[in-house]
Amino acid sequence: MPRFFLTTAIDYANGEPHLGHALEKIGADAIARLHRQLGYDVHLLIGMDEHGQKVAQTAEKQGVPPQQFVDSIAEQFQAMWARLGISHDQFIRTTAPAHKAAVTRLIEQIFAADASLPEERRNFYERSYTGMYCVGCESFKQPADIVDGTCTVHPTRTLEEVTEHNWFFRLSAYTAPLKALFAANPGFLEPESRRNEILQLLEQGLEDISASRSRFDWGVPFPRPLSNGDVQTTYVWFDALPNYWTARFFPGFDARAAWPADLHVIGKDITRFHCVIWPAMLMAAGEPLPAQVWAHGFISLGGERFSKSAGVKLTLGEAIDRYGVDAFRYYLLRDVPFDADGAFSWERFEEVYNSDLANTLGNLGSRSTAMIEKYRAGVVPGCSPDAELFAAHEASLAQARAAVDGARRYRPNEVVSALMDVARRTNEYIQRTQPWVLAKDPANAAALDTVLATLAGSLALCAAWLAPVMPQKMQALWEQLGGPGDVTAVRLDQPISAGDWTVAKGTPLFPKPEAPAL
RNA sequence: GGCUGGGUAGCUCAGCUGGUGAGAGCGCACGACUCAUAAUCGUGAGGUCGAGGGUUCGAUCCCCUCCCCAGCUACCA
Repeated sequence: MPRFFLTTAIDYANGEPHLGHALEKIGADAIARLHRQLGYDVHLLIGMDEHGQKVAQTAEKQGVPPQQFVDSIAEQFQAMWARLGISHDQFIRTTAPAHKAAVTRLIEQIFAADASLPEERRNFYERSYTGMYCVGCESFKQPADIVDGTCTVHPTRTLEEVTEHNWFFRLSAYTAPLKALFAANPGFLEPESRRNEILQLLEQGLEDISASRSRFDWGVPFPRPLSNGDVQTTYVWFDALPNYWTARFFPGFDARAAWPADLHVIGKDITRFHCVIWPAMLMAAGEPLPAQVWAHGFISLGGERFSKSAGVKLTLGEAIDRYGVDAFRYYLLRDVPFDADGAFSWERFEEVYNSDLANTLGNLGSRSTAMIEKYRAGVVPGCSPDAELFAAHEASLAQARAAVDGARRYRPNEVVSALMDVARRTNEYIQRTQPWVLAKDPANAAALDTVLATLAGSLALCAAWLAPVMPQKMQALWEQLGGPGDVTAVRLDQPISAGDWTVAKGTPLFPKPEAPAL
C-alpha cells in the first residue's frame, strides 16, 4: 500500500481558530480522506506553532505563563478540529519536548555538515546585525515599513538603531541550488502563480537570514552558544518549519510519518518560508526534500480579506450551526477553488445548500429510495445498471480522481463538481425513463429493475466519493441505501455495486429550513 | 515603482498550443411531469468576451498601449 504523508501549516497560537484556519484543515482533510479511500496509507499531520515573541507578549498581556496560554489555545484548536471532523493522524505542538529535541538535532546536523566546510562556506556563522528597532513593535523594521523615520504602526515612537549579534544562516548560498530545484521540478510548488513569485525572488538573489534571537526566550534554545558565551533563542521559523520533520521522533510514530513528506498544504502567504528557507535548511542538513508544496488561496468575507477583525463578524461556530458541519465543509470545498481565493457569504451558502445539497443530491436520495420501496419492497434489483449512464458516470469519476490523484491535483472542489454532475445526470435519467410510468405495466418489470438498480448504484457512487467531504451525511445516505459498514472505508478505485441492498428511506438528509411564514 | 495573476451572461466561473453558430452551474421567465425535501426535467433569455490599436484569410484566446482588481516585493508568523 503506497504511503501518503501530508501536512498543513501549524497554526500560530496567538488567537482563536477562524475561517481561514478551517479552510486549510478542511481542504487537507478532504485530500487525506480521498487518498485513504483510494488505497493510500495516509498520515495527516497538523498542529500548533507555539513559540515566538507574539505568543509571549499575548500571554503576558493576559497575565498567564506562556505555556499555560498555549495550552489553552491548543485546546481550542483541537476542539474545533474535532467538531469539524478533521481526521488528522497526529497533532504536533512545537512546545512538546520531542519536537524541541528534534529541532536541536536538525540544527546540530547542519553544524556537523559545516565541520567539513571552509569557514566562508559554513551554513551557520555569527554576525552583527544593525537595524532600525521599534520599541512599540519590539521588532526590527525593514525600509519598506518605515515612513518619516517611524514605523507605520507606531508613528509617535522614534526608531532606534540597534545592533544585535546573532547566528546567521547562509541562505544566499542556496539561490543556485533552489533555482536548479525549480528547473528540474517545476511542480515542487503549485499553483503556478505562486511559483512565479518564488522564481522572481530567486532571480533577485537571496540574502542570509538570522537563525537566532537575543530579545526573547520563549522558544528552543539555539543549540550552540555564540563565541561570547551567550545562548540565544532559535528563530521561530527554524523552530516551526522542522515540525514536519520532527513528527516522526514522537513516541509511537513509524513509517507513516517517515521523512520526506509527500505534500505540504499551506497558505499562499507563507510560500517563501516553505519553498525557500525550508528546502535550504534541508539541503544544509543533507535531508531529502518534500515532494510538493501546495499553496491554497484565502477566503474573504464581505469583500475583505479574512482576518481577526473580520472574525468578529463571523465565528466558525455560527457558520457550522447554520446547516451543520458537513454542509459547511461542502460549501467551503465547493465554492473555494483550492488554487485561488474565494469569498464567504451567507447568501451563497444558503444558495449552495438549497440547490446542491437539498434539491439535487438530497432529493435524489429521497425519490430514489421512495421508488425502490414502493415498487420493489425496498430491495435493489440485482441486475446491471444502465450502461450508457454509467459510462458517463465513469467519465465524471475519472475527472474526480484526476483532481486529487492525477494531473489536476489537488483540487477537492473539482471532485465535488464532478460528483454533482453524477447527481444531476441521474435526476435527468429519472425524468427520461419515468419509472412511475414503467411501474404501471408489469410487462416493463425488467426495464424498471434496470432503472432502480441504476438509481441505487448512482447514489452509492455519490455517497462513497462525497464521504471525504461530508463523512456524516454520506454515512447516513449509505445506510439509507443499505450499504454495508462504514462508507469512509469504501474503496474508490474499485467497483461499487448496490445490487440486492435493502434501502430504507429515512428523514431527508438535507432538510430545508422552515420557510418563513408570510 | 518592479514583478505575478486576473478583468467572459444578474451572480460564481469554464474556455488546451487562434478557426464552422461564445459555454456551465446558480438565479430568472415560460412549459412538462408527479417518484421525490413545492423537489425534478425541458426551453429561453441574446453577454461590444475591461478599453483602444496591431498581426492574420480569421482572435475571447498572439503582440503593443492604457484602465481596474488581487497578490508578492524577505526575518510578526
